[in-house]
Amino acid sequence: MKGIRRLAEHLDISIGTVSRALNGKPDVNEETRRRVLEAAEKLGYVANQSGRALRKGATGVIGFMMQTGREITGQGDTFFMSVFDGVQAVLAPHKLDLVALLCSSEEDPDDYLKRMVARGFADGIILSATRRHDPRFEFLARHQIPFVTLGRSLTDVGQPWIDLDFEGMAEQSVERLVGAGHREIGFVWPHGELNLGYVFIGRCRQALARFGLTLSEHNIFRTTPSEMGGYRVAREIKSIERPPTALILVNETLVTGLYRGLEEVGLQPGRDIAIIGRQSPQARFLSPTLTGFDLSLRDLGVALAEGLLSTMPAYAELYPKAARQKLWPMTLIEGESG
Amino acid sequence: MKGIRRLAEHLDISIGTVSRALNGKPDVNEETRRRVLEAAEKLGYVANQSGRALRKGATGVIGFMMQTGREITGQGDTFFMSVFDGVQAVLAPHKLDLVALLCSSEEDPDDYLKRMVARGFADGIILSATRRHDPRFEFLARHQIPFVTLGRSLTDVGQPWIDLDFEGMAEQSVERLVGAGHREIGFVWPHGELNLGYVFIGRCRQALARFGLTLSEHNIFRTTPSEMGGYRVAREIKSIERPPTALILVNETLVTGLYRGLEEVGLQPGRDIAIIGRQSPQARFLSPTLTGFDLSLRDLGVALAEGLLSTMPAYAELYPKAARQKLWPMTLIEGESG
DNA sequence: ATCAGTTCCGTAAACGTTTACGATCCTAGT
DNA sequence: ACTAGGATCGTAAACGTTTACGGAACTGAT
Repeated sequence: MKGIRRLAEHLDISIGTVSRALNGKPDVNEETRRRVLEAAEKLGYVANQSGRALRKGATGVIGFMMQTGREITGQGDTFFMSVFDGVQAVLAPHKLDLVALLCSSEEDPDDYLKRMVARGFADGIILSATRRHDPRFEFLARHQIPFVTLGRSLTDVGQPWIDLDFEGMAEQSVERLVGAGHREIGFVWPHGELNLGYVFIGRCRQALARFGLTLSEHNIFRTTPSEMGGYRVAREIKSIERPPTALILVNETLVTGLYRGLEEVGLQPGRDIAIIGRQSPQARFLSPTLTGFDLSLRDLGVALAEGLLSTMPAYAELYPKAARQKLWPMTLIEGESG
Repeated sequence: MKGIRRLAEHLDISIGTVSRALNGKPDVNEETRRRVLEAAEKLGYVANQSGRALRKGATGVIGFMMQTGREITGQGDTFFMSVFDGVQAVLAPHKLDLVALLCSSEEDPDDYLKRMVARGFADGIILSATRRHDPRFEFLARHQIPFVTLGRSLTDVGQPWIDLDFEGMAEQSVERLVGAGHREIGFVWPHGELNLGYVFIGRCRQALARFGLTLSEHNIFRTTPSEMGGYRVAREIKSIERPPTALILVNETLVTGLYRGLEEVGLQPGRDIAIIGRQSPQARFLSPTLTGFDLSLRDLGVALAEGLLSTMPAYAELYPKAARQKLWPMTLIEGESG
């Protein structure tokens, strides 16, 4: 005898009452409820996931989809860990659990998501690493799966999203560097298909134009979003004839490799070349200190979770629909590098 | 009409046959099977997770438990991302999916695991961040949940485990440093309760003893497993009267902060103080280059998955039981720091 | 023509839970 | 004493699958 049946037998009441007691339904004697709760605690009973989900049509699980391997999203060491913490802070009171849906680097992310959705694995999905054209958006919308994205896409379907304010970062960076006299500014573009690269470069172009400058192709450095990617950029800079005098990094992981590469070719950040990047736990201890944009990852996680819940019928009234699509502000922390 | 019923109706055959066709059972006409598979593909049918799990008593999910927030394990995202990739390579052929069970920093990890197990969330569990005394081991063993651990514990219950060879690292580091003339060696201990700290320090003590040296308490630097933790160690070293001439870091995340801290107090790794640590994507670009231990994370993931499958009745015969408890070798990569 | 054997398929039970429904008991108002 | 209504609980159906079982149709051998 297992599960709720065991508990019911032990208490000599029906399984229906046990279930009602555990789920906080009104029509159960408070004394009985107390006994049930107590017995459940003592016997370590927890409702079986499958049975409950099958009957209720909801799993109580929120999935955060991410891709394993490396050099895909290019997020730093602890980026997601901090975001998760914020997400969970919001989900916990609703008894929702967060799990990371790990898409293998050998499986197509679109297929993977379809599989997970069709299986009915999660009640809601958080998507990251959004691509410029991302079929996952339409798929989830079509199947009416509540979801929120960390990042935008051209295939926006009106779902809530939060994206780092790369536009603001672009404007502010360009303004700062041009103001400091730089005319040849390099932009590191570490993502082939991710949407953020397009957004960032696009706005940089606009910002430069306002100063009568154009962003020439040879100042765009395409590489991989990893330490090695940054390293390669440094080597490349040394090899070209008219190297930029400043560099903007939209990605946070590149900077350690870049610093090392620059050192090897005899360029010192802040003195020989200006660097503006993104703050991170690692970047904090670079020398010379990095000038870069910082943000609160945990709060971002909180906002993501709230956005998701606002699209879930069961929780929607608790979370106002306002500001469901939001650029997440980043603040420039001045260092010695630019 | 949903699910398998829809598919059956569409094909005008019974749901039983559909299920058998999809699950590769022998007693179904090959032509029928072809039609079923085709229709399933066309209609995008995937078996519902809950229904299937409820009936089969198995979910097809492997859970990798980890704790969110930071400064707990001190492992970065990329550490696990690489391990995951190896795990998935083994699981995929068996149609097992890997998900990360994310334990919030606000929930007790032991309670969390109990909850997930009682829910029947996963068929097998991979544990990391094992503590010196880790109740999760006994709990899983008692409930006969197949599991494998990345890391050991005093509460070993005979389950397969893989742990980094901290003993080898200790021996080799001490030998190298003592051979280079160091007598006052500092050991950074960034984990309060994690087992690896005890293992490492214990073996260091032994290794020192063989040279007639003792590990005095003031040469053990306790801190948090984060960049900031490393930074604090550097400051502390400057402030004490007889600072060590060499430092061994068992953890990989500390080193960037330590480097920066040392620079601020005027100590150069490799010249003023010897450093031996762990290699990582970030460490690779430190300057002076780090002398540290490297390992293949992906292969480690492969071994973990194989260890897990060897304890699962359904797969056990495919994976030999031999070498189920294994110290994972690390190789010293010489740099300039020590 | 009969029968054994094989191939294929439909039926229905089972997995563990939630919940609509109805039954029982009690209280209080008449 | 009778009844209305509330409080509390038991019963059974339902969720979507898988699978044991049995039956039908067919094959080939006698």
